[in-house]
Amino acid sequence: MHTWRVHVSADTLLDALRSQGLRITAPRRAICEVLADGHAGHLTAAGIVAGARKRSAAKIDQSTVYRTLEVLEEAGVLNHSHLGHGASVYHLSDEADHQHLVCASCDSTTMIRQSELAAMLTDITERTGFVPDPTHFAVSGLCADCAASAAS
Amino acid sequence: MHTWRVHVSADTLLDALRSQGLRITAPRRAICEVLADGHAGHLTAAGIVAGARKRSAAKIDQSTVYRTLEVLEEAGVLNHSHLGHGASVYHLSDEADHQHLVCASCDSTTMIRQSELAAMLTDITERTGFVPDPTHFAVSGLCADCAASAAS
DNA sequence: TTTCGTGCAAATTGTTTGCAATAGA
DNA sequence: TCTATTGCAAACAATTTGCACGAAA
Repeated sequence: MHTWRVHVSADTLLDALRSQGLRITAPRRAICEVLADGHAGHLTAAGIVAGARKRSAAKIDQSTVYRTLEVLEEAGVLNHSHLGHGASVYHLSDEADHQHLVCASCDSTTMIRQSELAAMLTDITERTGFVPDPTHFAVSGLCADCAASAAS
Repeated sequence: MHTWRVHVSADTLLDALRSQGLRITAPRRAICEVLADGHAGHLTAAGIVAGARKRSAAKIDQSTVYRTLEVLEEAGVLNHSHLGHGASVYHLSDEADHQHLVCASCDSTTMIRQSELAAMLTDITERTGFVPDPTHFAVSGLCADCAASAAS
């Protein structure tokens, strides 16, 4: 039996805000729709601003987007990762169980399931007591292709 | 028999520049001295600017520091890591064989030898072909103390 | 009707760049 | 000499903040 990832809807995200006693507004609705959109993948703040503006007649400022992303993170339904020197990327907590592998050479991003890193995580904790959250930062390195060309 | 880490001197760094056909200047000398200083640890660009200015009569601009750090990285004697939202930290390649574990709660930094992560690195490469450079990014999480208080 | 949330503009932080003047090799 | 390197100032990118107005609950 397969387990299907339940697609988080905008309403689920809005409910998370409601349950914190926060208000539902047009900008927040648009932002949650962008995040819930399956095609979203890894969105930057700028991309979310653009998407939200496209989806709503209301004027939506980037500061509003950043503030909304912040409350969504506090509500526990959103995370962001640092992939490199540039902007952070945001993804639903639901989709956050992977580590980003960013190629230092070609900038491509590979993903690896967090569960596949379980051994490493346990290892770090055993040695140091530190409990890692590996999704928050990318791992830099060379992707398979670039590693191959570097070897030649 | 123990192996002692040979302390890299400013001259070693300057030699790396010389060997690239680059010129030795007062600012570069001061910057290399700051980097070679054992107390340096993990320096930010701002810290290096401050240290270099203290050590040299010459006016040293931050742009010069950034440019010098860049050539030192190109020369292979320096690396930088992203520890979080803030500034990057720089360390000699010599001292770069560790991964930073940054606590999301108290911001403390734990270090782990790269060699102790060998299993994880091999694992990632076997699964994906991706060859990680784990020193470039921090791992976020909770340090032992914060993990303990979070559990209670 | 009262806070909460917003748009706007400006400030911040970290880093990079254009350029004319300067100083290594 | 002759070009690499510099200081300066300004540009830049990502994000944050102060504030008075407007709108959810």
